Amino acid sequence: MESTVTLDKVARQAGVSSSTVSRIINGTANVSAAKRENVLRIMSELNYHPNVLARGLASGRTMGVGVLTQDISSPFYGSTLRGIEGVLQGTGYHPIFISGHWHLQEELEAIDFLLSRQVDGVIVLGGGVPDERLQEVARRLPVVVLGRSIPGLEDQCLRLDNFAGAYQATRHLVELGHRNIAHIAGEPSHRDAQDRVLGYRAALESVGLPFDPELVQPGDFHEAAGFLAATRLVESRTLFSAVFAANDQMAYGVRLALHRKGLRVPEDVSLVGFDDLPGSMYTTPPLTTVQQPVEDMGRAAAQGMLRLLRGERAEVQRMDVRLVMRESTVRRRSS
Amino acid sequence: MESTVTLDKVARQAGVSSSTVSRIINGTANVSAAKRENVLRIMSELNYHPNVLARGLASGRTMGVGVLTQDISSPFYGSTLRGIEGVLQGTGYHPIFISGHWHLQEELEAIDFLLSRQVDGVIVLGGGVPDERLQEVARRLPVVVLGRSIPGLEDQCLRLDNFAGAYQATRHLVELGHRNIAHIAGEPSHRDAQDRVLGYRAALESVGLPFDPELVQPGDFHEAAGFLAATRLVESRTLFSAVFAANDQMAYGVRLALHRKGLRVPEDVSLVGFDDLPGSMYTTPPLTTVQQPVEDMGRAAAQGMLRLLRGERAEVQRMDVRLVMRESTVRRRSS
DNA sequence: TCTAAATTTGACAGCGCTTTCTTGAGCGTG
DNA sequence: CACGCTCAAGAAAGCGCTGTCAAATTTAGA
Repeated sequence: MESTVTLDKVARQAGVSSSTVSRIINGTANVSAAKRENVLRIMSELNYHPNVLARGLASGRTMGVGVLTQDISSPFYGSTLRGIEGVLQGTGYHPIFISGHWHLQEELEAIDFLLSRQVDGVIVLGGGVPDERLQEVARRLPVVVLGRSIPGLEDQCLRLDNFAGAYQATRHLVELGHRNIAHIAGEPSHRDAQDRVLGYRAALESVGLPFDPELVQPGDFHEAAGFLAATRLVESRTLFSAVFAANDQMAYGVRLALHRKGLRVPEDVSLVGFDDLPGSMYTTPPLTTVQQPVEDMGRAAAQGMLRLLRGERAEVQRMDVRLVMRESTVRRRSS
Repeated sequence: MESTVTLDKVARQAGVSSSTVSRIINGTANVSAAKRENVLRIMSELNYHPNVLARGLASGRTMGVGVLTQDISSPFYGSTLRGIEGVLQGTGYHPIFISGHWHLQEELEAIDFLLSRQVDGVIVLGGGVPDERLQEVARRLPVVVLGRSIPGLEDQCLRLDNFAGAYQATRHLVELGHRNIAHIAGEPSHRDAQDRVLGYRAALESVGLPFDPELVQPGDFHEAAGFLAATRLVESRTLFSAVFAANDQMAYGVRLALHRKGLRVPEDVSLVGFDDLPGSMYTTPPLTTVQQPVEDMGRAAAQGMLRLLRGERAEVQRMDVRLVMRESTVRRRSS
């Protein structure tokens, strides 16, 4: 264990006071050029690195932005985190990631953890932390929320138009001539999932097609659920020529189940997902899906956070989704 | 901004000294039951949360474990991070993730960042930080390294048998009767990629098959590279009936390229990947691949770290890989 | 050349907590 | 009942840094 180099040590070496060194590091005030150069030299000679804890304790700012994600290893959140990381890079602020695993208790603890770590701001990615708690937190420090809309914090919430996305996806299938369109729903407790069902339903009704509960299968956003749902659908002999899955991961599962049952995509069944995961461009066939600008969302959130940290308004706007047509959907065979 | 609740405030409220409160929180010494109860009550009444910075500054321990990953959004590292998270959960230690993006400069800065944040230990996932730097860091605090072997720190390095994995994958293809087996290599600068080429080559030679440089295509571990490589292979009219891709992501790209060229997997071409990403079970067809126990590796690394933090030896052992046979490989048609 | 104003620099008090050292009870013993 | 001992509890000194305030120095003005 090498003895740590402190600011005082640097100051003593340079023959100046520690305040002066601090001022040089932070650019808080003018320091004569000669002294500055000398101190900088000594700092690098000694390989000095400021102690972030001490700095945070003394100044009240830690330059850390807490990011509460649900699952650090999910392909979906991954890109968003990357976007946040990218924007924060070089601003002096650093993200501190922590996951809640879609588990309320964990999420609440995660928030406490971030607060006790004295982060300067918090970005919350979805999840189930009660609105009240977030409002409380927002009273203490800058907060940006993704995928939810918190009363009183609308300006700091980045929502995605799930309804419109689902509507577009379903409309697309309708326009290709499909009449029996199944939907694999997402985790029922997620607002996103609910909105997607609504969009699906609205699209059907917009063209006078009936909403058939038989065609809507429950799911939970994971591959296995898509697989199971599609299997059930086929085995129950329900008639369908297209499937709209509430996310890409479930669409992958659907794809495999259909393959197992000897049904081809898109020749026999058209398939649409939601999310446009990085891998969806490389599935066979490449998946038609609703693109969420996930990385952009991360970027937008981080930019909003930076604005808040500067004392400005967050001004994050609603992000639009768009349908990416690839090769998993075709016009319904007129058979 | 609500005024923060400090330990002193709790102490004053409870009519005891701050030392006593500290002792109660940390269990550092005996405190009369009556006082303890009272203080605990007040703590929860006031909703007190210790300031981690102050604590770290005073005690020298921050209960943070730095995790240097390369890409927080990569499906591969994701599971490993999850494993680390899982083990640390409940131990009082918390992971602090930071990514180096396969970029030396960023990696070095990331290490400095972690050190300046006074983490109690560092887990390094691959990457290119020079051995010397890691040795230096290891002199100051506990270090565990994944996917590399650092001289002098062997006991704290978790290596994967890439060679054996590639060997098994290739052998499997050979045993299915394939003679012209292409290999899509990974990023040439990665040790892992090099070892996989070596394993591939060794397997060929073990059965007297020639190593044909034409059959080895360069890649970089991303889907697009696999796509391009396979396209080149087909268009150059090189003869091959099987492909071993250095990772699953590239295998996905290969799969799509073959599909585009009208070649079926596995009927026309057998395909093997490496990594067993979560999605590989759900590709069509499900991918035969070399399974890395990625989450286990994360767990093992974290456990080793905990041991080091307790002053014991890390004792992380080499992890084994195994071939998972699924449906992308079949016996070569005798045509 | 002398004084007032502007500017650089240093001393020092915290930030919220831990930890060592000390004090002061409470207790058993002869 | 005086003695020493144990152990709970408080006082106080930092941890490494920032930021305020005052002193020292320089600069400008007359």
